[in-house]
Amino acid sequence: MFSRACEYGIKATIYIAMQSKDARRVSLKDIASASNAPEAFTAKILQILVKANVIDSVRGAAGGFEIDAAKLSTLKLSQIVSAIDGDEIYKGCGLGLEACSETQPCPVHHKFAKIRNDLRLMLETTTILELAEGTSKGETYLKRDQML
Amino acid sequence: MFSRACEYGIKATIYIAMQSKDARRVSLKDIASASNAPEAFTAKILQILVKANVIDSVRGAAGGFEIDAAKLSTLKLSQIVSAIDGDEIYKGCGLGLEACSETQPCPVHHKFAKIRNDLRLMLETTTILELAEGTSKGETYLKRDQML
DNA sequence: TTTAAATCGGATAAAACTATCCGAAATAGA
DNA sequence: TCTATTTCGGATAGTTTTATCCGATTTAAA
Repeated sequence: MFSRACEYGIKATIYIAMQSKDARRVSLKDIASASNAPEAFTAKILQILVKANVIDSVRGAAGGFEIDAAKLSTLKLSQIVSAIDGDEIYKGCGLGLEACSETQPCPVHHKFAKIRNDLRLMLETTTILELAEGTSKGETYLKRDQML
Repeated sequence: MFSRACEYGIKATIYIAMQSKDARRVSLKDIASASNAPEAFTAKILQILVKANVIDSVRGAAGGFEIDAAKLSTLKLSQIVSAIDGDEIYKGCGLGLEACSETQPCPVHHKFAKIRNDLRLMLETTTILELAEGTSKGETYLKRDQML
């Protein structure tokens, strides 16, 4: 459904949120380890998210990544997805037609309409904070061996 | 949502179905042209669908592709998708976790459950025949300039 | 039997995505 | 000021996906 880059980006942002709500700044190394993702690739994705103003970064010793409180309280899953994968998944035609629309629909247009809209709604209403809290509580997991 | 190969595969199958319900066999060239897809790439995808027994092929002069009546009456969208893209889209974790499950869910597991299930249900109940009939009636379009 | 039309199959190229490496720049703290 | 730590940015591989090319095979019809 999402690119691997987007999956890493979502996991990374959730982990940063988990720490940021307790005012802890985290390093790339911690993020990659906590989300079981390759470090160098994760670094690239974090840069995208910093530029998209989804997360914040501090350079230098004792630097790292964080999400400021104001942002954290409103940050939605959709912001990460569209920063990394774009909004093709919401808005694009199921068969990739350029001109697909209500008045000139592709064969699967109406079949997909509800699903795409549900997906869009879910992404736009789900907050990173609620996902982070679920993981903090031990209800959900960012990687397999978190249980061990 | 789907790979480009899968999009081409769906469009191609719908076009073949449109002709097969009137007992017309169609060539690769016609299929690629009607679905506005690259011919050589479409050929590869048609081979996958033939091997998966989704469509039928006849070699030699006056050959081409078709879907036999029995198959056409039961063929579902899901059969094309799983033949080309596999079933990752139904079964895979939204964050790509190997071990994601009801008892050990990833942070977005429950958020995705309904959407994924709706998608699966839609793909498994939508028939190629109904999509082909919509296009035959001029209600839906396989490519942009079909209107002209 | 020859020819033309068509699918089939393997090889290859091009593009996108995933991943790694390394030096530059910034910064806190000794 | 020096050093260690960290993000930033560009270059570069590796892998998968997308796409093309071309010869082999099959078959209907002349």
